Amino acid sequence: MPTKSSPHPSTRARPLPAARRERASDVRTAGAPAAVTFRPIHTRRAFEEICARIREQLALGVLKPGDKLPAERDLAQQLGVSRNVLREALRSLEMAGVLRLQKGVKGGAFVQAGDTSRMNVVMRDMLSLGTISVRELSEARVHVLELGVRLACANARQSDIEALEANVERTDLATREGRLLDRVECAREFYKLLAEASGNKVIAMIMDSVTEIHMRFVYAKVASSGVAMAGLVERRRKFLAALRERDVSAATRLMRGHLGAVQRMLEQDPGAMSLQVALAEMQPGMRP
Amino acid sequence: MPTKSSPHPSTRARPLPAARRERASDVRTAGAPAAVTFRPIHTRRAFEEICARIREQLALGVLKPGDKLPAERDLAQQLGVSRNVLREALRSLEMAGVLRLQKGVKGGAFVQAGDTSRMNVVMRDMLSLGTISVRELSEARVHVLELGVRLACANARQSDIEALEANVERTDLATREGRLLDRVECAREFYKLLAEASGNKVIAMIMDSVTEIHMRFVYAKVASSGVAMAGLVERRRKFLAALRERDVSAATRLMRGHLGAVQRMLEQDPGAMSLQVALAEMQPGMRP
DNA sequence: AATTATTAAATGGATCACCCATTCAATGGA
DNA sequence: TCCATTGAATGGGTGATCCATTTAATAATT
Repeated sequence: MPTKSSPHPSTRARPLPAARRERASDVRTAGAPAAVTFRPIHTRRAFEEICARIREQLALGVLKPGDKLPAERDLAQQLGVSRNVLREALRSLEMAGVLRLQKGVKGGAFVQAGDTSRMNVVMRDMLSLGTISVRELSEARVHVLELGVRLACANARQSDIEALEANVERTDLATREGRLLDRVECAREFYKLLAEASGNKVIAMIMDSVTEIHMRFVYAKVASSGVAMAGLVERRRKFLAALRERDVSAATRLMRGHLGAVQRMLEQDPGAMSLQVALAEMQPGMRP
Repeated sequence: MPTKSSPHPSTRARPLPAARRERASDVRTAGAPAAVTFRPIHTRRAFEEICARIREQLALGVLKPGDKLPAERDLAQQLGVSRNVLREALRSLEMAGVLRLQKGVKGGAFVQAGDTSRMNVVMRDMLSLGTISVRELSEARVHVLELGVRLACANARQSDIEALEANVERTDLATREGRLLDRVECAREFYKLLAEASGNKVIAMIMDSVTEIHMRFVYAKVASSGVAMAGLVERRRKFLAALRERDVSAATRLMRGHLGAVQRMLEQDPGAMSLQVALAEMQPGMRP
């Protein structure tokens, strides 16, 4: 007998793994060697199961943004798992932007309103891991923004256009005062507002995800070289005029021209910046 | 004195939290009340710090797909954190598709090649949380696929087209043999192949993410009603002919028409299916 | 009575010390 | 040569314990 009070009887309650293989108990006949198809699945672990269950409750609408999950100690007991493994699941969901964990009495795990910036994280990871290339991302950006411009011409509300105009004014001010980095921040906001003007949050999310990293590069380029696009504000004004007139072809043409010019600026003297460094600095929520 | 051997001296080594507030130690002057700007940051927790550091190593190229991280016990010691909290971080990164954890000797945490399907998960979460609507997703899908078709016409290689033709043959066979659900699977594969034919992995990833959930609906619809699109194979053949001829306008027109027809099929008798159920069943890797 | 400290409880954050199951290389015998 | 056994490394998981933060209830003070 061990010295401790044998805290791990193998027969302890563990309801979770019992429900693992709902999908695996399929048509497989008695003696047949499972034909050609092998299930590529790895044994499902407790924390995956927990994540899946919570996501299921979200999908079913049982859990909605603002709702609070039971306290860790209670929920762990309900699920028949240790608090540690429950936390692994909760943390994963927090990283995924689904939950927010808050300390203190009246704290707990709260369901969050969907954070559209999670897609940016995915895009960043794909770039870090070399699954996609900068070239592909830039090319995709041109196409996605062109689509965004078309939709904005069709759907932009008056308030969207006014927000864009206000942004261009800020850009103008930053330009005249020589605040180059603020100007980059304005540009970032410009694309964000343009995405909203598309009138479709899915498209907006996609536009943001292909723009965020790009703006990082621009920021790094401007910060290191001190140079910046000439005539930016004028081009923005022209573009906004086309948008206001719902002139798709003019707006598209102007946007395409601008993106090309930015691209050329980025590509000259490429040694001055590094994908690696720009990506590595992008970890937290970037600058506010 | 507590009964145990006081295992938690407050002075224990904990190097991580010491480096927390790199950003907070900013220009704040002595007596001034921090002006207007409040840092919106919540105190960074150990597991976030660990995730950020590993992602940083990925971004810098120090860690590449296939690389193995130190064993949990070693890495925890290196970072000065407990094994549990390290695991919270590793699990989060595994959920994000960045790592794969493997048991056994010679096991460990391996950096994965980027998993483009992570974007699908984000899209699903956004839908579950009500951040985006089915209507927005459907609309976005039409636009994104139109873009995909344009790119496929421009970039599809011979092998892409052949893969699509083989897919249509399988679809034809499934249709003639009355295997409706297999036919849906073929359709899923069709869009996957079309995405690849676009020649841009970013665009392909986006196309997949807006298509996956949609195909779930189609699957549920077909499974519950037993009806399916008439003339699907013929339309696919026409589309492929246009793609082969690089006829953008014809291909676009055919795709748009098809998407509209599918949409009408889905919308008739809407009571037969439920967003909630379709989403909830989508948890694992879907059917192989 | 109003205000301000104080206290106590609930909760997430983190640690430690285990134990189990799996995997695979090394070992050794048939 | 081949196959079974063994054992160490590793991730998977548990439970007990303590810390830090937050909030509400309570007590003390003005």
